[in-house]
Amino acid sequence: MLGVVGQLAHFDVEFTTDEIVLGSDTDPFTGRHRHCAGDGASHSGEPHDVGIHAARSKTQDDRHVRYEAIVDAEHGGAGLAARHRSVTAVWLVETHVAKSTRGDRRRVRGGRDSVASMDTPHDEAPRFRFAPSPTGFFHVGGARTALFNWALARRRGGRFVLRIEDTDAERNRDEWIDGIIDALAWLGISADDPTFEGPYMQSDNRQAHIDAATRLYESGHAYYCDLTPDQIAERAAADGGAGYGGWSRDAGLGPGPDRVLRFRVPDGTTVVSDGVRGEVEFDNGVIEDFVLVRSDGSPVFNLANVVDDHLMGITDVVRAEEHLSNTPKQQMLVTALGWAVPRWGHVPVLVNEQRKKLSKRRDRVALEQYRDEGYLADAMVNYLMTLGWSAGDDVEIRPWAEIEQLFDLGGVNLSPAFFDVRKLGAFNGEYIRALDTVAFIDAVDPWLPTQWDRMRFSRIAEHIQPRLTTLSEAAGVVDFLFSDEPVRDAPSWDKVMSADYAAGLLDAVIEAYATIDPAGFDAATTKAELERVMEPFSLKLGKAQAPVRVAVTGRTVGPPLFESLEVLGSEETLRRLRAARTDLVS
RNA sequence: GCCCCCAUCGUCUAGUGGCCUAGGACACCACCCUUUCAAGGUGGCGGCACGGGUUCGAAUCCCGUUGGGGGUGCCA
Repeated sequence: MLGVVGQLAHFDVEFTTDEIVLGSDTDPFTGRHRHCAGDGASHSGEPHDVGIHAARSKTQDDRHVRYEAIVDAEHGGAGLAARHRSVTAVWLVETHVAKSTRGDRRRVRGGRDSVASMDTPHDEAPRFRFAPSPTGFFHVGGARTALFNWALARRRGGRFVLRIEDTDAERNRDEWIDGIIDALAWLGISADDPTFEGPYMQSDNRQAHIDAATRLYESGHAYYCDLTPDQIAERAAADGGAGYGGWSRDAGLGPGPDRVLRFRVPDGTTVVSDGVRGEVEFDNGVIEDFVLVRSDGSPVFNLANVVDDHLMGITDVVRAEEHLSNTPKQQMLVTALGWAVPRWGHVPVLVNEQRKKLSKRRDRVALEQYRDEGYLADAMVNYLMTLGWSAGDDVEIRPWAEIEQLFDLGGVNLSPAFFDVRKLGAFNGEYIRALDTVAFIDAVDPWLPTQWDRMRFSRIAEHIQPRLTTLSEAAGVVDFLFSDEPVRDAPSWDKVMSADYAAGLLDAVIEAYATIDPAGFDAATTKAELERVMEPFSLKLGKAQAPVRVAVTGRTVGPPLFESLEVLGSEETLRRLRAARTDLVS
């Protein structure tokens, strides 16, 4: 049996020592001189004409030699197998993708372009989907999942289908739809892009869900059950605390009031083939006969999900890991319904500092909140993509166009990732600094008080740009340029103005600045004048500027002082200096 | 309880049996630059959870333990 996974495949070849000579120089695949069995060091080399890029011996004993090879898709696994047969009589070729171990997954990673593509029946353009349930805000974890799907859909020339899972409808539909569409658009997932499709509403498919349920009942895959949750709990307790336990399985009940429809879970095992985690095996015996239709006639998530995906022609389901345990149920439903099983891909969840799944109750998870605080969409997107995924190199900050080309499920990590706002902030600062000044001014604008003079702000903009982590901090940094009076920070004042030189220096500065022609009151001049008058004080510029800074801005920290003075102007600067000098006396 | 997944610096990650004395980024510390604070530059601190195997050789493969996460609904 041979399975080729994508363009590149790794697989083991086992053969007996009867067929090759141990220690020989002959490559068993090509007949050329190549590796010695057991010669693990010589695993690099030129591609071979049958498409073997590399082969290396893995283990050996006196009966078997195991080879691992990377094969070119052009020549195909089948061709290779044929070649084997022509060379020797008995070959045992097998893929590694047998169990859900990390190692197995790793071996399929070479197949970056089309994970498991030759094993699946979907030849047409892949259709991905993003299926959020409307909660009133957009979860950052959902954002990442959406981005993953978007990247995949774009690169593989497929579609990104948006479906809103609104089964428990309470709020206003249009409101959710707009919120979700807006959030996606902010991330760069535009409903106007040809890759985008939807939104569809799960609730619109209700009849199809019911029809599927009926089909399942009629075909014997589902049965009615009249037990209430309380009764189940009672029986389970009496029985030793199992679960539902299939009580009504063979009761032969028909439809009726207060009856739920349950899926008859078949015996055996269900193997979920996952593009991120390899193959995951579930023993059906541990899966209860789950409910498909509630006693009020409404379809349940697992059913609705499967039906919707089928209706929408979804070929690839990429979602958070919390759904992995549901997947065998969904796969059984798909199979019972006679539909094609999609390719699954379960990406790890995002967690908080306590390593718990990000929750809206405890954690700051609303994408909108980050947007409102002045995180740039590009920074957020870039950061989100580094959580649980890397391109395999040392680069973290890279444009979306590149990410889109590089992203693949095989590169996704298996463990939960901590959503670290500090690192997000570092990314954001990076992106803010990368903006040209005009773009920066444009970007901060929404965070500036409307009455502020934009011209005035633009004169100081380049100086605050490298100092920001978020755009919302901008106003607080330069507020002294727009207010009548600086807001005096008491600790700053006390610390700086208590210096014995403060009063004398202020006097000297006031005198010097008063003689500067207001038209020539620029950064260079004010700096030069301060440097001149501070000489008798034997101070460094850093010390000498402190009283001036506090007098004019109210604080010890802020944008470069002389540039600030220039923007503030001669008159206002002098007024503030004099006011401070006066207050210093009392 | 049962099922599933996972395990490299504090955090996000690189790592696909020898290129590993384990690399990068964030954070932290120091120094340089400097007009405060940033930014920038240089350097530093810091990790393969543990125990067994397999192998000439293990962060890497196997088993176990421990730890973490997710699921186990007439939620999605």
